[in-house]
Amino acid sequence: MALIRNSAAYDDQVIAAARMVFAEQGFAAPMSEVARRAGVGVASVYRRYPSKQALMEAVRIASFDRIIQLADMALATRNDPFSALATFMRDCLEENTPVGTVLPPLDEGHVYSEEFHRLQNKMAGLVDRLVTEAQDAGAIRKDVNWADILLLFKHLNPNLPISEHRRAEFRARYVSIVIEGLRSDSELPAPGPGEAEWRRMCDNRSGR
Amino acid sequence: MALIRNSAAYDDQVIAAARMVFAEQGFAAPMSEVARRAGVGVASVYRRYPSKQALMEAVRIASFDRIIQLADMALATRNDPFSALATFMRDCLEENTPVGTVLPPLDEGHVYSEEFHRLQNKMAGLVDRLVTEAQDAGAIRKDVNWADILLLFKHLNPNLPISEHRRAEFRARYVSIVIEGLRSDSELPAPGPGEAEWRRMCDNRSGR
DNA sequence: CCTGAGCGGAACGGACTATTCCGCTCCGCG
DNA sequence: CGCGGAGCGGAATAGTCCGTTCCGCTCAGG
Repeated sequence: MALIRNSAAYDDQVIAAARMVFAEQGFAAPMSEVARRAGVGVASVYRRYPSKQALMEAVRIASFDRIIQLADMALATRNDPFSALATFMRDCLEENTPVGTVLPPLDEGHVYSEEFHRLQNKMAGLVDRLVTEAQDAGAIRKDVNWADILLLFKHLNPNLPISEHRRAEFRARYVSIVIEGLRSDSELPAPGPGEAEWRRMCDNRSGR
Repeated sequence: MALIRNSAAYDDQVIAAARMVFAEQGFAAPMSEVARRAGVGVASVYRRYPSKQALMEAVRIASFDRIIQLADMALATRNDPFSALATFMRDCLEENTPVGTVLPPLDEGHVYSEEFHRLQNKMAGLVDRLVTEAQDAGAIRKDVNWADILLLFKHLNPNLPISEHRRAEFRARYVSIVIEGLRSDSELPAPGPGEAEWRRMCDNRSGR
């Protein structure tokens, strides 16, 4: 309810709301929902971002930013390269916000900003470092790369309608990874879903 | 183009098309697209399935059927329980059709048929057997269950907008599994995505 | 050559949403 | 203490999209 009136704080509020909404419902979510979540009127969103496309790009940029932050943090823990990577992955997936890679591309005609590409590259570079260092330490298999990691997010993270070329092909890789992961005897962080849990998700009245 | 005229073959054709279309685009895909893919008119789809809901339930049932088939096949290979499970998982994820569990629930009010529940239970039972046997053989970690496997499909498989309660919580489990999978040194089945590949997927003009 | 069952696709009606417009609120200044 | 206008929320607009229905055509069977 606090009126913010012409403040830059509006930006953060709107972007944060947009990240949440888009993460949950995909880019198809209506602007009005973003506005509602941000606690502002639709017009205020438009006042700052001239179109939905613009807002979506801003959200993607914010996501890149966040991933870069997380990668930096993970890299900063100068001990075990494997746990650095693991931490990074866990952190990313824990955010209930779409990390950049997870988002579907914008409309065909859209031209991304400089900023967008700069951050995208920076992000890729950092993830590459995390992966490479873990590989050099002999901690993880050599046949995955940074793009794999980012794509894995896409698969593990939310639920956006993404339908890209050759997805099936890559999926084969990830299934293998998952299957190998099933062999480990390390303990899992949360109790698994029960029958009832699953039924609720599959059958009816899922979480909305 | 072959005219089928009043034949039951229509059913298979329509269901197959619907499975493909819904797998690729989610339940939001228009009926006209299903019809087009099936090579028939919209009216013909409606002639057989009185509403979109009905078609969607039929598709789900067909998916359960298929999963059951695959589980049966995997179970039939009477050797290694681990590779039975692995085979099953690979098989399921290879289908470019939504396996039943992957599909989002139908509209709140929908009442599922007997058939639906019967097959759903049968499927769960089989997957449980696959998992349990692999666990008894000491091949995979004890702290996963059949629901985990089915949920994993949901995450690894296509792209439908699903937004269920507590998904984040379970995701933590799957991230751990994936991370453990990364440690293995077994070879991956396909070459990973390259920079260009990833950029295409993330930036623009993805696969449609 | 009829005839009607069965079919494809155009057309209808409704729902939904990006974007714009407008009257109201409240801050800051005189 | 009163006025002016910047800034805001939400109603209204204009267009798109899709489920479902309707209709005229086709062709197998007699």
